[in-house]
Amino acid sequence: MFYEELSERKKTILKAVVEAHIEGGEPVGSKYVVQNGLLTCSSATIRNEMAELEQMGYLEQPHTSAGRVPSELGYRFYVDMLVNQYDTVTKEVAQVNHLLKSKMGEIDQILETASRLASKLTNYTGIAIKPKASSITMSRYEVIWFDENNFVIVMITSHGNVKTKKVKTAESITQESVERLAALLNAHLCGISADKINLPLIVELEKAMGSDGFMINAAVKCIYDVMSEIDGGELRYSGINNLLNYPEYSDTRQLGELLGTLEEQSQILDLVSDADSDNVNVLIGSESSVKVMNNSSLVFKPIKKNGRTVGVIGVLGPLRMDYKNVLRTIDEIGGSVADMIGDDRKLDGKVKEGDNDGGK
Amino acid sequence: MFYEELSERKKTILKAVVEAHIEGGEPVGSKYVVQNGLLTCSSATIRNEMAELEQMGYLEQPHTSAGRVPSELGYRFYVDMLVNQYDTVTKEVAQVNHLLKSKMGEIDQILETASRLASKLTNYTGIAIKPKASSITMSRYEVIWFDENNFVIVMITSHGNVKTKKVKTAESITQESVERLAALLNAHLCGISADKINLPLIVELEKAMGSDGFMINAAVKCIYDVMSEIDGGELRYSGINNLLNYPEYSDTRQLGELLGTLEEQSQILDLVSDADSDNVNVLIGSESSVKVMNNSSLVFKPIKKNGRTVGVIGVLGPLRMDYKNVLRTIDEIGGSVADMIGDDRKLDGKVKEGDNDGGK
DNA sequence: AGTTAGCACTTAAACAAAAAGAGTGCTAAA
DNA sequence: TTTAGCACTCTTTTTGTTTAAGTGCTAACT
Repeated sequence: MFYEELSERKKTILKAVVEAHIEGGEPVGSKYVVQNGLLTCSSATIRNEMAELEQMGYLEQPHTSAGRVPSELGYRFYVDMLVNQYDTVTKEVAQVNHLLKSKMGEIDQILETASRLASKLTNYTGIAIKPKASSITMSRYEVIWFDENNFVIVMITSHGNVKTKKVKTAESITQESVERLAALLNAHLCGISADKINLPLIVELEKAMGSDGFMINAAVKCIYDVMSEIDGGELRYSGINNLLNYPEYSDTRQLGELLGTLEEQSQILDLVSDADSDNVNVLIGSESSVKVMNNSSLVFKPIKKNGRTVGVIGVLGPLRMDYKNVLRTIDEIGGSVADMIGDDRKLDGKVKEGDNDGGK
Repeated sequence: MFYEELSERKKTILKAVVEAHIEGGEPVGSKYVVQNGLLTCSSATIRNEMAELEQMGYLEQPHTSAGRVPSELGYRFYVDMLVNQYDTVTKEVAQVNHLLKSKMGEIDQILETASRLASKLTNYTGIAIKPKASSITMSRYEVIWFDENNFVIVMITSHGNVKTKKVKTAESITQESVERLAALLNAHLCGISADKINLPLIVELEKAMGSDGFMINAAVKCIYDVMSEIDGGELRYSGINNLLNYPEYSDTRQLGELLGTLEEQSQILDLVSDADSDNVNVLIGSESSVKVMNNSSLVFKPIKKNGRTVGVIGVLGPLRMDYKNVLRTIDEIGGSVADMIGDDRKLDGKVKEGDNDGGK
């Protein structure tokens, strides 16, 4: 999208209005803009320009005789302008890295910490998302004898993650039966997706296990569970209380709906699943298909690991969020997180940030 | 605590006031009480009694010429009266069990589902807590060769939970070295708590591993991490948006503080760690040490498994929450959850609800 | 002595009218 | 093309008034 249509002065005015509104939250009038410096003309001129900007759809007027407020298009112009030039002032980066490093752990944990951090640095609501994995398979199984009535299945996924599950059996089991089970699972259940696990297959496996066939049912069910569970996708958020500081959320109805949507998860999950470039994405208000977001914007960045999107971190806030700051912050945090989980090649003899993916 | 001081009529009035206030949310006047049936005297009499109840501290007046509102003591009386007699009308139990069973999985997941359920059934905010485990040890280790630069440690805790962690090494490893590592860990690191793992011990282990000593450092660090991580304690909540329906939270400041406390976690965690009977606990307003709770009540029940508290589920809501309903609901859900995770003896050949404890 | 009816009093909430303020659109002059 | 000025519009704030609810108290009643 190009904005050639806008004269240089209009751009300046629009930018001034957006920033003033972000700052103060209230409609901004012609007088304020001219006082702000930058422009060397009178308020009347500004008024004329603003009237035109309104007609073009960049500004809105809550009512006659109120100042102007940026429309969604206005915000869009603003952030598009920003992304080309936003300055990577790396002053809080130290803090970012410190906080993240001190909390290294499973990927879930990193994402959650990142979300917290995003919230803290921006004063909006931070979100962290583990996207739905389209289709996952197991690349290897290990089975551990736990006690006479329990065994543990260790599954290594095609993405190299490790999942475990304890399985309880009705009849007692032996070390030997456990080994046979492992061999069987490795022989028949590697590399196939959840929907390929059907009854005939199970029956066949049961037969192969002979008198220990009872182990199969439980084991397969549990493998199936894990496969679908990983598929799930998950959304964490933190710092909702931050939103309460912004008057646009003082209407409890709107806030309630937003919170509801957040808890539903699915909608937001779909939202970020759609748009994934490698960069920071900005969804402004009704640009997203989620109704409830009409009053809010979402800034997020996918986290890639070996080219695969393993997570999304971002920030949710009012339409008039401080995009300049937020864009920078999310980009930085995203970078740090990617650094932490992405470098599969950098070996240092230290514990690697767990790929354990631990259940939920 | 005994309430002999209260005449039968005072009790009736108090109960009527509490229930009317819970129902409507507004101060209740003498007239309303008498209209409500139950009492066969005039409003003037009620007024006298209410004045006395106020002096005794059971009721409060927002201002002269408003009706009365229960004080915290008033609520306390009410719930204490309730617990002796609340009727276990088991009508939604079916739903409870159904929902819980359909979502069986790790204990974390069960707790989260339970929290959601609690929220849905009560229309308040549901909470689920995994308490801090005081001191944990490992009872057995298994080590799995992953690839040349990675191995997986499977740890079985003293509580019978399973944790795994993938460890990356600088130098390449063999199947044989992995087996030696397992033997070593089992020989030296079973049954000892995190603080017993010190440098001399590590050095000794390194020596024992010979040329594969580099594996020790990473492995031990990771074991240590898991031990302390489990210790963490965790709080999940759901249905905060429910709170917005209650006028007491329309003051965004109060709501914000409450949300902040919820996200802090530590305070609530301490709170429920303190009081643990086997039954439903009720913390009314400032009875709890958390300042922010002045306006809210917390109803919760510990979940025990083999005598050990493995979780807490509960509900957070306004002072005037519908205790009758909530008490019953939490008791039921608590019971169902306990059934699901508690019966280590009931064998049925099905997958047991995972004890995996999956990391965060 | 306990209960009731009646009434004066208090206070918050609801309503209405008026005043203030902010900002625009438009016209006419520079 | 810009600017100054002014009338107009609409919201917000203020102020005053009314209404309604509910109490406390006194005096009569059982």
